[in-house]
Amino acid sequence: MNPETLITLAVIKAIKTLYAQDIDEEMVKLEPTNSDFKGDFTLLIFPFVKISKVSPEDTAKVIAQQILQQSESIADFNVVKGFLNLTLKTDFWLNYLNQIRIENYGQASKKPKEKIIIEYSSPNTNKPIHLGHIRNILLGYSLHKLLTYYGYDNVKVNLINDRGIHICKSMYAYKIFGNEATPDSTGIKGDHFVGNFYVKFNEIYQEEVRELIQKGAKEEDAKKNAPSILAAQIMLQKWEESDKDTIALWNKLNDWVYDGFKATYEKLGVSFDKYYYESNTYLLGKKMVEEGLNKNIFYKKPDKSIWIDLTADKLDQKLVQRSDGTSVYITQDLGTADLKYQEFGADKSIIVVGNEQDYHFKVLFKILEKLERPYAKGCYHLSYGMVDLPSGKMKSREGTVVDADELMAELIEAAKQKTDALGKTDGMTDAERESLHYKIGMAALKYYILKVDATKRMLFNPEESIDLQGDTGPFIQYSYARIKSILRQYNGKIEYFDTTIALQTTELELIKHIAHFSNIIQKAVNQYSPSLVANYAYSLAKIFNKLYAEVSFLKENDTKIKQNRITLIHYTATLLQTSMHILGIEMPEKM
RNA sequence: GGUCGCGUAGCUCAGAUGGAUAGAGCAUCUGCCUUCUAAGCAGAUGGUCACAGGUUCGAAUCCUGUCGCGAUCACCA
Repeated sequence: MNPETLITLAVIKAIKTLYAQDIDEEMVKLEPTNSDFKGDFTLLIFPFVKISKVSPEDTAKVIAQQILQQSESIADFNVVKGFLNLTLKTDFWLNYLNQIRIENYGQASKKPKEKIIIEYSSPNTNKPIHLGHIRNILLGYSLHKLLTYYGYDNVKVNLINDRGIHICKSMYAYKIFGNEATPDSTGIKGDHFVGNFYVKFNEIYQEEVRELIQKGAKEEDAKKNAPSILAAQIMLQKWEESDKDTIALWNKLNDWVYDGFKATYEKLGVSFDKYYYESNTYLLGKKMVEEGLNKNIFYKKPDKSIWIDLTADKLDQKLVQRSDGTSVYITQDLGTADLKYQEFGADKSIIVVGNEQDYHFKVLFKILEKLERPYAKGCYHLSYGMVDLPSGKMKSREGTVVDADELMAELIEAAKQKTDALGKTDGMTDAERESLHYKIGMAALKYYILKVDATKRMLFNPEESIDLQGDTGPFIQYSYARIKSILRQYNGKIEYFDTTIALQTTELELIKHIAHFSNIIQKAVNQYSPSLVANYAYSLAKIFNKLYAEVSFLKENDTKIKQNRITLIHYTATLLQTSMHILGIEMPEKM
């Protein structure tokens, strides 16, 4: 039984014995005792004062004595104001850790029945992946790892936005300036290759707009009538008409982009079980629009555009299909939602998208509800905050985005510089060295991003992200490597804890923190929050390092103490490994 | 303007369902390597939790208002 449950039950029983009252579990407010006070858990007494009708202090004392009589696991207590601090016996903690299996500690005791689908990354095919996408990708992947660890069946999917005016812009620019060049012929990674043409398009487009304005056109008209944008629009029409050459060009460019994305995903260490393409889902979306029209959920305006009125739900009127019959963003999302459900029948559908689209998803889910989709209630928008740079907001138009491939390369290079400078890689083979640099660089990046609460806007400071000290991924890796080094040199077996041994303060602190892990996992799962796991790993590593400075492991003469310490750090290493694995971070055995 | 979100140390962030004297890291300063990995440890400095009210035994946390910042309100995605 875990300590919280043990105490909670003891309190309920004590109240029953003392006051003949059955109380709800909710009333037992238990929290870890503040480090300034003696004790493991603190029971808040205020809720019981009404029952006892005496002062909080007296109530606490009476309850404490009753608990002490009932339970063999409680060693001691003290009362401060309305707080009852309870101390558990050390052998309780050691027995508890002996009972759990650390390799799967925190997992659901019964496999959850719910099936979950996670949609993340979901890029446009006109430009390479950048820092903002990285947050999305790391969150989605980590969520998958977290839910999988806990026991959920889940699938991860990527919805590629492969159609629309944006890709036509790249296609047009390629047609004009491409000269049959290819990523292979130029040595440029596919997504960057196509992205360059998108940039090129915008350059000539801006140029044309300037010229038109100089010739006296209004800005608005100039933007509409620039030759290049008109050409791109014609391409889009041709695409919708399935024009053979246009489709061929579209396929060619998209394939290059997919090659590029694939390389970036691999470097990031993430994967997908299934890809969806909006070019396949938008037609299904249009069918749903028809359905909604028939059911009078949508209505048609005289210009033939189709809308839904959500003002009764405190939202606006929303366009779901253009007057020319083509689909918009939300049309495609409707189709994708149906398709995902048809294929996976998931109870819960999590969509990882930035919070600038909060409104879009409110509308989307509301429409699904109105269309009486059985899965509507299970839809969840995991909304994360923007990533800012010290220079301000990232803007692709102003070229201030941080490219994912470049960023990873820089961080790995920085890891290499620092690691080699410390002489950590002496005696390693080139392959080992390279692997270590990669692991450290990626840990720095992933941890830096995932440690921040996903819902909050965050600042990405490139200089800070390559730090290897303090609250960083490499610090946790280092702590792990330290433990692994000891365990390699220890030639005995890792047994169980000897429960007869007295413990040092920091040892007990570490034990309590290990026991706390299952609560963290539970909470992280409930809140879809990998950052909780990241923060846990950091605090665990910190306590270990404190212990490392205080006591010896291999040099301890008392075999029982030594056995307990070795077992303890073995548990610690396992949880560090598990936590970081959930974040998608690899751990080096040496560093 | 309407709607949604945010505001905690110089900077970046933690602060479960309200709880004790609000915590870390970075930066600055002081110590600690002949001993299991110093990418470490110990310590110091640093706070009107944006502001003002309210709710109550108790508020960074809940409510109201004010100020500041951001997002969104497209026949873009």
